[in-house]
Amino acid sequence: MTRPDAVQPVFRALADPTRRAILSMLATGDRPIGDIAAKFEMTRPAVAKHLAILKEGDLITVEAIGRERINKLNPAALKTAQEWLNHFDHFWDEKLSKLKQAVEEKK
Amino acid sequence: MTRPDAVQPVFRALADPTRRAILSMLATGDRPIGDIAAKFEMTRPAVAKHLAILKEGDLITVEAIGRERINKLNPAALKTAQEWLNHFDHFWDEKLSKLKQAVEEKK
DNA sequence: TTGACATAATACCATATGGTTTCATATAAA
DNA sequence: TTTATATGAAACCATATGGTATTATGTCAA
Repeated sequence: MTRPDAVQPVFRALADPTRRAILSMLATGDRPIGDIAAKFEMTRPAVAKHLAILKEGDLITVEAIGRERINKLNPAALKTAQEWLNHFDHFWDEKLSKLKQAVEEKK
Repeated sequence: MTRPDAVQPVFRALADPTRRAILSMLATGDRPIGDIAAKFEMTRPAVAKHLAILKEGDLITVEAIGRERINKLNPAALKTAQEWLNHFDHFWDEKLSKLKQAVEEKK
């Protein structure tokens, strides 16, 4: 089960296009911040801030190896967002079946 | 197919807890802004701004009936976010199968 | 047609956000 | 033990964001 207060940092992290791009990048392989920053038109500290926000949402984890810090995607945290969105599918299905029911009764 | 540039206004809209609560509220039924504002500890203009951002993400639609403007959930727009998240499931599945394959070959 | 009601629009404010530059620290290599 | 490399940390800045109060507009009802 996903705690409701865990949703906020996840959606907050997903709201920025740079952060979503970082997640996509990490989906293809673990990378240190230097590699990531090289792909974007912004300075390393800017990328570091984005990584910090991704960490707060538990969307990535960091492993220190020597002087490098490898950033890894944590796909489990994405489930938090997926589950929240799935609730609407249920609501929607219910609405449709009620609508269907109403139509049936009119017949 | 979801245009890539359609993702941003959706995730932006989902990033705020008030807006997510409004979506949940609208999932249970269409409502005018007055009804919505009454449920939150903030002024109507504040709620109006949130509704405007939800509209920008196409997450809600508005239908004017007399002097009321009924806000309705548009669940189709949520698919935009769901699909983006689903990409990671695919990446993840691939990674697992490659890992499995590597293990098999070592045996 | 006047009054009440539901909402939109505008102007304004404090803080959060996304970015920068500069400086500090820890590890690897010469 | 220097020197170079990979990163973190701090101070700062412009703009976006989430909120307010106030004013304007359109529609229903007496």
